Amino acid sequence: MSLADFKTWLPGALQRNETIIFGARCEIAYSGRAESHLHLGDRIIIIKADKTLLAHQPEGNNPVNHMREGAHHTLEGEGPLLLKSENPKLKEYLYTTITHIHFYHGHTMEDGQKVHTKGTEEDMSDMIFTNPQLIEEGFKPLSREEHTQYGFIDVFGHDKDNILVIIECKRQNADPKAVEQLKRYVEKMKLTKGLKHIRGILASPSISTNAEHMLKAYGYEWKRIQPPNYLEKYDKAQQQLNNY
Amino acid sequence: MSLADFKTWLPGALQRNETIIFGARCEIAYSGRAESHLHLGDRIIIIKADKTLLAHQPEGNNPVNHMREGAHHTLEGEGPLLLKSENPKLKEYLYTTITHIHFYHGHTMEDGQKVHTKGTEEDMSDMIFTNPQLIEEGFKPLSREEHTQYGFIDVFGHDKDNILVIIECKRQNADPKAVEQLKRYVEKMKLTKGLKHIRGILASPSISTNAEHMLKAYGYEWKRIQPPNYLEKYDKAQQQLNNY
DNA sequence: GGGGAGAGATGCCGC
DNA sequence: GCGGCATTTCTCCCC
Repeated sequence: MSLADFKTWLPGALQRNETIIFGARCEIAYSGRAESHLHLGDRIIIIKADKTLLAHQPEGNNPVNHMREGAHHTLEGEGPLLLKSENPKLKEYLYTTITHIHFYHGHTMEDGQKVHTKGTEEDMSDMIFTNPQLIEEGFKPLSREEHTQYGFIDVFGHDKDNILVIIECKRQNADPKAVEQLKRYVEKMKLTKGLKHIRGILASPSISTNAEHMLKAYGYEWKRIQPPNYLEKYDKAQQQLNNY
Repeated sequence: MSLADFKTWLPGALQRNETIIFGARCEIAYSGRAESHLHLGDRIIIIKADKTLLAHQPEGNNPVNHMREGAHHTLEGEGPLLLKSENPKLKEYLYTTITHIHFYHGHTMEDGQKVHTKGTEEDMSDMIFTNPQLIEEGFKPLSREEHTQYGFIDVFGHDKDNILVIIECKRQNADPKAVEQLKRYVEKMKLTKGLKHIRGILASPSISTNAEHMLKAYGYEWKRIQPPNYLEKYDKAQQQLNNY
């Protein structure tokens, strides 16, 4: 597979909005939010139907460079090829100097599916809203995941003594930032409603040491809640982890 | 390209630690830190030399699923193929049910290069440390990017009147979270050192409206600092953006 | 080497 | 376009 073949082929594939993949020995320079440079090596480059570009090294999770949807790709030169990927709107520019093409492939792909994820923070607040006794007996939720004038609050409602309760959910270990977040909501709602007593509850499967200290210092509470729909095996591991 | 061909080919390519790429119509289920399911559609799947797996849809920046380095991949079945990708150590499991193979390719790739990036938050604190007059005349930095007992503080030092100064850097627009972060450091250091006056300074190219209000309410200051090494054109855009 | 904790970066969603 | 929040995160430090 020669550089010349590739140069002849690419423009058509781009125009047909194919999903394009090629392996190349190349050098990559990027300018935009930051600047980066990567010396010569073998990489995989993907250009998707929406003109997203991804450059991957042969190891590691993350792309070493990427351009977002809507970039414009052009090929110049003969000796080494220069692939210019430009997104003037985002002020991003990626220049790939290609010395060898290992393989290339284009295919029209169809995929209208969206991934459905379970066990998210949203699922947690849904679960609490539907099963308020998970928090405590007598808890009556009023609102869930709403942009109130006090901010975006996961769940809030009244306890059995009609005291206002604000709940912040975290699907993993709760850290000091979560406590700050809870505090911000409680303080703001106290101020706005002119109330002295509002209970703040942090709901999560576990909590970090510092977060627990802060929580106590502020006079808030913690309630252990497992995010719903976890795998059987994952649940068990979590339960063992948290049985202290 | 038949499923049978692919089934015969894949194990060898995996064993040779090739970088493997194929296009497939498939269904994907993931369990691990969360759970997800994706119905039948066309995707690109990459398995790297280190056994990282990436599954990409024909549009969008991000992989719809991924497995980290060291996963174990096996292929089962005939009709639809089942690709099992398992990482028991991380308790992650990905099952890909493949009904069609559009193309496949494997290649041994060499790339020892590392990307070099400029314009990060660390570069900013370096710059301030080296050029303290960027903050103000007479500022004397003491420490840079240290995990102090008060947390991870970007820069701290004394002003010309020998008042302690804590600086938090953000390479982009500073938001309310940045203010909370600064506040946490200042409050904690006040408490520990028994000091009444510590100045808190937020250094960033710009600041959000809410963050600025919070900053004033807390009695802290903002200093406009451009992260170093940005592109000429990017700098200009930022300056125009911030000239109000 | 594994686990925990804090901070950062990016994407998404709603206004 | 901006603000606000979540995350299959990252990294470092500690045991």
